[in-house]
Amino acid sequence: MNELNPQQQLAVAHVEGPLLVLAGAGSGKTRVVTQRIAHLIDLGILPSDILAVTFTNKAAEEMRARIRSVKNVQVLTCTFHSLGARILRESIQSLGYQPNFAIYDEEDSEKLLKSCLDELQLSSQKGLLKEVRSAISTAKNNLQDPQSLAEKLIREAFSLYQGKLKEYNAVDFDDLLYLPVKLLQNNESVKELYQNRWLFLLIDEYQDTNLAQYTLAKILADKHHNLFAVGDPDQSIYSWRGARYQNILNFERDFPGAKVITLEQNYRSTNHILHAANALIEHNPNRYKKNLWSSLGDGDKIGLFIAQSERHEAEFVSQKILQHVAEQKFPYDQIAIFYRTNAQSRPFEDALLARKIPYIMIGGQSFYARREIKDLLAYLRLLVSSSDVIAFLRTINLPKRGLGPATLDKLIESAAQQNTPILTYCENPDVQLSTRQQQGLREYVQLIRHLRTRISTLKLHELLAELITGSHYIDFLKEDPETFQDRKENIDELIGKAAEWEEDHENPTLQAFLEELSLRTSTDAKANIPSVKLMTLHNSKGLEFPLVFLVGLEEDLLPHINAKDSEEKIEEERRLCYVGMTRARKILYLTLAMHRFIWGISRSMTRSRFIKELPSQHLLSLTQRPHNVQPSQHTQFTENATTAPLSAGTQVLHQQFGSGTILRCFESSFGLAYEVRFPDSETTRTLVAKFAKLRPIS
DNA sequence: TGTCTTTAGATTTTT
DNA sequence: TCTAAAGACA
Repeated sequence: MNELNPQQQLAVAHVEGPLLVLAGAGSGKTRVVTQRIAHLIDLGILPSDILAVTFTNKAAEEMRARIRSVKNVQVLTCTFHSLGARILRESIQSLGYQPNFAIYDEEDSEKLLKSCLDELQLSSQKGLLKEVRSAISTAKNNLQDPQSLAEKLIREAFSLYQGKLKEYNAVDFDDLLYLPVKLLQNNESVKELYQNRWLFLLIDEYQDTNLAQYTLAKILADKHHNLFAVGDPDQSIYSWRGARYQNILNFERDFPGAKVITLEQNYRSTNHILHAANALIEHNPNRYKKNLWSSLGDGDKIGLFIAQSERHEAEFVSQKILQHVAEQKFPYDQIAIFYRTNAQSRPFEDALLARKIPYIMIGGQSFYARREIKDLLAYLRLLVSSSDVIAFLRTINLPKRGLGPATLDKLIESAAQQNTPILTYCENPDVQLSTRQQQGLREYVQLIRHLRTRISTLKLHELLAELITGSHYIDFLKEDPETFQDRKENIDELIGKAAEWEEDHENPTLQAFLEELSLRTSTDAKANIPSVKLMTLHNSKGLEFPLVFLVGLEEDLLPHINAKDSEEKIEEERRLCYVGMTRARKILYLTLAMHRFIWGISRSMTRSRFIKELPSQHLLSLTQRPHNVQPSQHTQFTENATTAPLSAGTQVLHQQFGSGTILRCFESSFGLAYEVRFPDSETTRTLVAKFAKLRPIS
């Protein structure tokens, strides 16, 4: 207690009633939360009476570990989505689903929705799928039923989609919030059950709750009113997922008698960093004012570097990393690189790899999103549930069993008509099938039936191995020799992970394994060696690093081009930048590139407006004078540019690529550009006229 | 039904 | 630039 400031002490000592902690960046939120739970336990409250809800799995794991290290007790800490899954596993039957329901990820639910649009004969309209998908997601996050929607097309697609989910005994991500709320709203006894199960509720990142999450929290806390919410409106960055930072501003209205505590002392960053970040966020007009201060001294100014290209930017960052490691003995794992979009990671990976700097990407393409992994998991899903049509479709032709789209349509339709789970139906189908098809289907069903008998006797990884042998999946992978080795390694890794998971869990059921995987992003932060962390700004929330590189500070990237149509979205981009800056403890670099390849074409970029919003006294320019700059491709070639226009069909000679034919001329952001086919190397390249020095062959 | 070729869309962010 | 779906054709 003595090590806490007065506001923190107040928050830690709070026991009953609603409390909102407005916790500015770096204000010691995590400590307050863990100390407060420790305090509750000291008062004799049972750990099982406490529920802590966080925004990410990672945050949940961290909180669980912290509580265990302080008090050596198990407190339930989970994300909203896993809380939803937990409630549904126990109580979904009153909504007419079976408890062994599957959880569909984005890919699965998109496939299902597509089949719905096909059925409504709407799939020809391009772009519609995405539009309907996002409309359904928004509706669920706002707790709207299909019938309540205004637009007929969306209403029908939503109805059909939701009906099929139920028929297939599956829920999508949004259902993990939407269905529990419906359940609690419509069923008094279920509501009581959960209201009495958790007497003390803690919600982290409250500014990022959407209506469904907010409602879930409100209902759960409605009996005992012991809701401890923590958040910071300046760090609300998920409005595109339906988050309403207004929830945090309305807390006192929504929870009568609520207390509010503001934490303004920052224990993380030195003052150049903190003041610059404060100045940035001040540019958001509609903001609940607060003033973060720090007693950690001025520290270093923020380094600003303007690179010629994204490669140059990555070179700079990796060089600086080596320099700091050598001079100040920063371990690699105290260093992070943040970017706006996942696509920006590539050049950094290349540069780090080239200098043998160990790194880990957080987020991005998940291990579990790989095709071969999802294939095997789909097989496993069928062991748990016979109704999972999407998993059936995914696996039925792995390897090929001669069942094409037409036949599968018939099977699925027949099964639906007879109200029979697809797998059960396939044991005895009454659809015309060729001998080959009959045999293929029989083998498939028998494989699954056989594996089911082994679930209770085999270990998880043994079951997986038997599945792989039994289905001849390896033979299927061999059909593509180019990717075979990679995919084989991934499968071995999956088997390893399954074995490991089994060791770590007391009751390692197949269903629990699948559920955890479908709710987990890729953040397997088990790094054996200290590594530099690469992640999106969204993923950086809640973390801190002594040395931070915030890269790609360019207009159209940060703020992102898609945010430019409204001031509110720009404000959210600004908060995103603020979140990134406030992760830095000691040293912060901001970088940008003058030119960047986007969709294969080089574009000129301009510096982000957010840089201009930072007071110059906190910045130190690190950009080399032009004469020191290694000539980039662009400057080098501009010197002796030849720009005489050439027309399509002209034979041309290129210094490096040899002779070729111009296929097409068009305007790029550098002016006239050509698409040229080079027969020697069998490649087609896009070349900018003024850089590429093409000579016509006469 | 299976295979090869063409084309469109993706790159905003995540559970 | 890359991938997956659609389309063409055997």
